[in-house]
Amino acid sequence: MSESETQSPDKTPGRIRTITDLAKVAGVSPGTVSRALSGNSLVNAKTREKIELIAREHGFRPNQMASRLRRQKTGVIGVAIPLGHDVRQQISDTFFMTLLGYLADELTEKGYDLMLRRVIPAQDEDWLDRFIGSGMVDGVIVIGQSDQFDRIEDVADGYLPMVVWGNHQEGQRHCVVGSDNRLGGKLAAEKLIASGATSLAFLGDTQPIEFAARFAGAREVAEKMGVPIRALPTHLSPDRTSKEIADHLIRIDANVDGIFAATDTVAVACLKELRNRDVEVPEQVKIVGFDDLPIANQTVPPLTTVRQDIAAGAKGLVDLLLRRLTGDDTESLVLPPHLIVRETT
Amino acid sequence: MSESETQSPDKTPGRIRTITDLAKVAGVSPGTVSRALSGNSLVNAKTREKIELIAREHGFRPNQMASRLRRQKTGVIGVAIPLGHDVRQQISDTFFMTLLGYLADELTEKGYDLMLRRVIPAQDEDWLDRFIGSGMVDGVIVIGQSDQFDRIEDVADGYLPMVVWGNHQEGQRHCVVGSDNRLGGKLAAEKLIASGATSLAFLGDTQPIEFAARFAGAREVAEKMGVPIRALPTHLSPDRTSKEIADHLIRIDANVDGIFAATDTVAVACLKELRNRDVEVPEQVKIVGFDDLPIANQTVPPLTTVRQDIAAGAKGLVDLLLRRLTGDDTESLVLPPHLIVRETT
DNA sequence: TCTATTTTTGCAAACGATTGCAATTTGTGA
DNA sequence: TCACAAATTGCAATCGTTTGCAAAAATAGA
Repeated sequence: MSESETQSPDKTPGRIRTITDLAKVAGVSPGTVSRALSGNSLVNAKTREKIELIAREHGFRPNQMASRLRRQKTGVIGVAIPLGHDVRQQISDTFFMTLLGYLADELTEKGYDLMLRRVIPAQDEDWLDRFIGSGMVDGVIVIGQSDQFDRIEDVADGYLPMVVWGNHQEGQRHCVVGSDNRLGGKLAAEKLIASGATSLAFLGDTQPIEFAARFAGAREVAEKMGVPIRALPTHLSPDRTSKEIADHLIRIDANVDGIFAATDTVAVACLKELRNRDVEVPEQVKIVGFDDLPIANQTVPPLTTVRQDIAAGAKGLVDLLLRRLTGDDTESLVLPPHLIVRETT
Repeated sequence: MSESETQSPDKTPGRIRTITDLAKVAGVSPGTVSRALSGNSLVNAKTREKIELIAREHGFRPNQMASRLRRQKTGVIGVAIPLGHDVRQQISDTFFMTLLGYLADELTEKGYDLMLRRVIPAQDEDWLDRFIGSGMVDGVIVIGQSDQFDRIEDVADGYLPMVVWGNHQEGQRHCVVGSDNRLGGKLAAEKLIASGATSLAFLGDTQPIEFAARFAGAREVAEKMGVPIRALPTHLSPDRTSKEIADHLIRIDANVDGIFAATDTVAVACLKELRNRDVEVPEQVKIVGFDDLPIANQTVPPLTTVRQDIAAGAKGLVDLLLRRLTGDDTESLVLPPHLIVRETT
């Protein structure tokens, strides 16, 4: 053996480390052991029992690396979170994290493992190709398009098993699951206006297409109803949000009586700033958020918001991906958001 | 070839799929290609350039499965989140999710991938052995001991590369990183009493050892100061918390003027219930939370709380794990929490 | 008892990359 | 120009499991 000294230090003679070791102990061939442990039916019941017993006694489990190399599939789904402009945003973003939790549940249930990778596209040109080409994953779920829409489109043509959480654009080529942000925006604006608001503002970053769509929906309704609306750019990183909102509020003062926040997080910060300035909600200013995070129900007053069904989203992502894994070229899935009326409107 | 029909359908002749394909195109041996791509110095600069060029042109990346099998290491760290009693809790638990985010950052930076697995110990006896023995990970980080303390202890003896986020017990055998919960509890109680509270209550589940330690710390201080303290068991799943807290508040009524909440999430829910009952905070009742989540700064009034340094925790977990990967039997790391005084005390 | 089947097993070739050693090429100095 | 050292490259074994095919064993049928 040419690399004998590289060998693992743990060479306890009794130790069963490979399927061949086990085969020797059981007095059969490695092939038989493999078949027995993989639940394959081509093996005598008694032989299987014996093998399983030995495996259990020695706590043996077949090496997954080897298995996966041979079978040419990994049983792992890669989940990528691209951190676009606002690097610090998503890390604490409850929405994404909750989605991730549900994804983990769904995938586990279907027998897949989840490999998480956070990428900073600005520092890593071909993060997506790298992830896909690594041979470590059977398929990829991308959480959030961020500012990577085009790169994702490029990849989508040549790589089927990929599904993306995000906004759906007419004619796009990659398969996406996400809420109908435009509709959500409409619902929000309609509610604000119906509650008596006469001048609206959208609080949030309109760069990411999800948010852009929310704003677009709201604007459509506002224009139809003859109500003015403006966008007030606001970052979503917790440390900057508050100050930016405060500045906005000072500037707009009493000119706005209906606020549509891009996310609940922004809405909560806004609520607080309004209270600091002794503005009554909803009497003087009405607010609608987006997401319906748990916190939305804990604010004072409780927040009216547009709910995204996160669990359904996760399920959709996984279902579509699994179908794509079998070769289906699936359509995108757009989920309807729902208005949850509480007490800020 | 015995399994020629099993071969990948994508057998475009020009396609470079393996290191051998690339070797053929470049007119060298596979070994040389491997060395060139792995940045190994034993290869002529010109040859390397040529190989790298071809690789780039064809978007070729070495198969990780094969590489890792051969090198006997995976470059993947497993992160397990055991979901104990309160299954639905952690999924949305901002604290754990934020920790996960930081972990992903730290690991990525050190060149490791992160494999996430959520386990329900009640349904899966030997989840930890399975994870470790899968051959898919070089090491394991367990987020939260939940009710699995003993199982983790069992495994720790035979498996070095494991680090756990949680509470440190005198004499335990597994390596843990976590806040000094007892000290945190003391800080909270001291602050409540210093602010004038004369009768304390701990709101939270005292089963998990982290929370038990927080309560124990608070009780130690309370007893020393001659202030009564009681524990009011409260679940941490968002849907149940509110109602349980409401019930508690009705029961204790005016008998308690200082509340120590097991987490900020509970504190926020509590704040809201108090407001519903028109109890003034901090005038009538003082509150201290735990964690210092972003939300703590957004409540009305802003929440006084005990901060856990999540980023430092993640860094500690990764650093210790990497040292263990090299064979070090590292000590546990206990981080000091800090009292953040805002306006609820 | 002796074929003809059906079940079980063993054999050995993959999967694709890495790496010690040996062979080859290149470069150096006399 | 030649001997010798250094730098490159090729060869082939190896990581541990899976699986098509063939051989062996068990069972059935006559």
